[in-house]
Amino acid sequence: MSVDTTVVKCSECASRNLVYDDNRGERHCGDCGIVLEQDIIDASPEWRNFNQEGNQTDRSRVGAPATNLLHDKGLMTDIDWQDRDFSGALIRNRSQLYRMRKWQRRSKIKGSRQKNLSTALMKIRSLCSKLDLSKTVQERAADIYKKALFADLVRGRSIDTMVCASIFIANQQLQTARTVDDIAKIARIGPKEIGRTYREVKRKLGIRTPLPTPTIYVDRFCNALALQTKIQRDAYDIIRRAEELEMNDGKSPSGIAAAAIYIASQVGGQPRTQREIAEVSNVTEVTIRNRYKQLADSLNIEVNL
DNA sequence: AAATTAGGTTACGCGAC
DNA sequence: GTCGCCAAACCTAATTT
Repeated sequence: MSVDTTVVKCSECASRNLVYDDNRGERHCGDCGIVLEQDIIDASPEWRNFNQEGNQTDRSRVGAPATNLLHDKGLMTDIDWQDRDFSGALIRNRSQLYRMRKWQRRSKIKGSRQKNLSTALMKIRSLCSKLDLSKTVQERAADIYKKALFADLVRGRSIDTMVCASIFIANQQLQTARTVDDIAKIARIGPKEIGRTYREVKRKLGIRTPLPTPTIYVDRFCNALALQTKIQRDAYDIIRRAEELEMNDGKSPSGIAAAAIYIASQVGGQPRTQREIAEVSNVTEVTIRNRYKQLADSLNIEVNL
């Protein structure tokens, strides 16, 4: 396995301050936080296996993959309370067994952290599935929660709030276009509290996230509006041209995305009303109007109604 | 459905309280 | 933890085209 070392500077901000994270197997920019390389660690199946049947088509490794979503990464084996081995015979060296249990206790229930972690991970799993978020996002959220927990940031805060904050930050990093409100609504937690918490976590842990761009919303909105991929491409194009003219700074990315989709849908012969787009994008019709007028104006696009 | 208008509300980081 | 800072961007709501 070889590590690709061709990437030497950030594609976004041209910084050379690249950070290699061994745990995640990825390289990201130390300045803007964008992930440049992923899956550097090779988790693919072994080239061949060595079982008795000589089965050469099954190249899988043994056992479930290691995951952040279980508090012991799914790799821990329990030691039974009985002083017997698997066949039921008494084990003679009881003191040794005692020592083994002691170590297991220490590693498993260190204070209350592991317990806290396992309940938090359950909540992350259930919330993420309700939010239609991929395994990748779940793993990242779990990772962030764990770091926050060991940095003592959960003390005096509810697990739920911290879970939401972790999920939101994971979203930002992986550009999955969910808002604090989306999460707050499903978790039934105040959005302000989540906002306050996720900001503190980011600051204390030194987590940086890529700047949000309108493009990350296009996919989701177009799907929700049942628009053809041609319309979607047109919307991307409009956003790209707007970015070249530096028109997007300070505006809400979802508003730009909504406006671009509106224009593309009208011009492309698959019209959607401002009302419909406002619905799926969580942006008002007024904002869509303002944005789309400005966009159509600057880009010389005719939108006839 | 879309446009217009007017007026109230938010988000941001940071320091002071 | 909250307040205040501030302007622009955003929102709500009513009304008109």
